[in-house]
Amino acid sequence: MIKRRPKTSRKASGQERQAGIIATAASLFAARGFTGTTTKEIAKAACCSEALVFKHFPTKRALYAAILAEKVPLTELLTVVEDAAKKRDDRLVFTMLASHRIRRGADPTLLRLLLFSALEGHELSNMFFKNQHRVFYDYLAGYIEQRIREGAFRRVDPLLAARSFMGMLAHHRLLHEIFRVPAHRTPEDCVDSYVALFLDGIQAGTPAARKTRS
Amino acid sequence: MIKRRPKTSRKASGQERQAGIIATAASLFAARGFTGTTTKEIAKAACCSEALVFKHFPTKRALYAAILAEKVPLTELLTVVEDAAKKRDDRLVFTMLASHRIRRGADPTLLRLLLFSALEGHELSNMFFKNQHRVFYDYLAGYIEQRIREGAFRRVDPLLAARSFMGMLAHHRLLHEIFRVPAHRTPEDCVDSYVALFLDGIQAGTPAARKTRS
DNA sequence: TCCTGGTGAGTAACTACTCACTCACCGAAC
DNA sequence: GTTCGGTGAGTGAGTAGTTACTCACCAGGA
Repeated sequence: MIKRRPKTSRKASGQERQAGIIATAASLFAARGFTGTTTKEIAKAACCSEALVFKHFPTKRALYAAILAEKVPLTELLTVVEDAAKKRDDRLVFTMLASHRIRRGADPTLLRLLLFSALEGHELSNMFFKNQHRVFYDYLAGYIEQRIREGAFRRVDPLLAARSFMGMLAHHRLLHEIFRVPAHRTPEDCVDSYVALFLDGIQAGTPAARKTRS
Repeated sequence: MIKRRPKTSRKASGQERQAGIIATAASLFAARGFTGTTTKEIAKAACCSEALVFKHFPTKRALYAAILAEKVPLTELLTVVEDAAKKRDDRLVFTMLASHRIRRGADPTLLRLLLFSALEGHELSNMFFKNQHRVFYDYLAGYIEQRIREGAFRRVDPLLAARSFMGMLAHHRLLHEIFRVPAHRTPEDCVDSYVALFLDGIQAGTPAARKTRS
C-alpha cells in the first residue's frame, strides 16, 4: 500500500510501514477471515516481504489482534446523540443512531471483521464487540429506561427494546453487506421506516397488552 | 461416528458412512469455517481415514457443498403458520415465527454455517440463504401487505417491515449464539416482547406520522 | 561505524489429495 | 459344505504444494 515516502527517502518509517501493514491486512482479514488469509498475501498486498511483516508483528495472530485492538474509537457519535437525548427528541435520537449505521458510504470492513472474529472465536473478539456494539445497547437501554420513567415510552424491557432496534439495523446491514440482498429503498427511507416502526411500537398511548383484533 | 452396523456386519454401508461424514463435517465446518477445518480432522471425527472421505466426496469443497445442499427443508413451519394467517390471528402468526427461531433447543449449527458460508463467499451460500431465510421474508411481506390492504396494519413498506421483525429475531440469535451475550430473560419472554413491540408499531390505530412529543 | 529498514532463501510442519493395496462379505459353481 | 472370484468398504504411506515463521545478511542515511 505504502511504497515510498513523498519526498526525500525511499524507505518508509517504521510507523508508516506498521500502519500500512495493518490497513492492508485488515481488508484481507475482513474479506477472507483469519485462516483464509495467508501472511504471503498480506506481504504482497502491503508491497513488502513476508519477513518484514514478521519484523513488525511476532505472529500472524498478533497482527490480527493489533487490527482488532485498533478499531476502538466510537464515542464521538454518542456525544452528538447526547444532545438530542437531552432535548428528549426521541425521533432524532433514534434517527441518528440508525443513520450512523445505515448510510451510503458505510465501510463494510468492520462488520465483516467483527463477524469473522466472533465466528472464528478469536480471543479479542469479545473486546472488539464490546467496543463496537455493546456501548450502543447499554447507552440506548439507559435512555429507553429513562423515557419509560418519564411516561413517554411504554413499560417494556429496556435492554430488549434497545436490542430490537439495533437488531433491525444490524440485520439490515447483514442482509445487504454480507448476503448481498439488493436494496429496494434508499438508505434514508429505510432509516425513516425503521425509526417510525420502532417508535410507534414503544411510545406510550398505544394499548400495551392489546390482543389481536377480533 | 458410525463404527459398526447393529447386527451382523462390521462395515457400514456407503450411505450410512456418507451421512455420518456429512453430519460430523457439518458440525466442524460450523465451528471452524471452511478454511479452518482440515480433512484430517473431519476423518478423525468421523472415525475413518482421510482416504475414505475422498472416496465419498471428490474434493473438500464438494463435501461442503453437499452439506449446504442438504440443509434445505423448512416448509413445514409455513404450513402451520398458514392456519393462523387464515384466521387473521396476527399475534399468533408473529409469535409462531418468533418462537420457531428463538427457543431453547435451537440448533446453532445452521446459523453458524450460514454466516460462515456467506462470509467466506461459498458459491452455494446464496442458495442456502434463500432456502433458509428468504422464504420467511417473502411470505411475511405478503402477509403484511394483505393486512395493510385490509386496514389492519398501517401503510408501511411490507418488505422492510418483514425484515424489521425477522431482524429482531436474527439479531437476538446472533447476540446469544455467536457473541455469547448472556440471556437475561427466558426465550418466551423475549418472543412476547418482540412480538408486542412490533405489532404495536405496525397495527393501525396509532398515529402514523406522529412527531416527537414537544 | 552503527542503526534502522529491508530481504532471499530457507525450514519443519501441515495442507488437500492419490494410489496401491487389504479385507470382509456374498452368490454361485463344484 | 467348501472353494472361488467379484465387489465394495476401508486404509497406510505417500505426493506436491503451501503454511507460518526464521535467520543470516544487505543498503543507506546519520
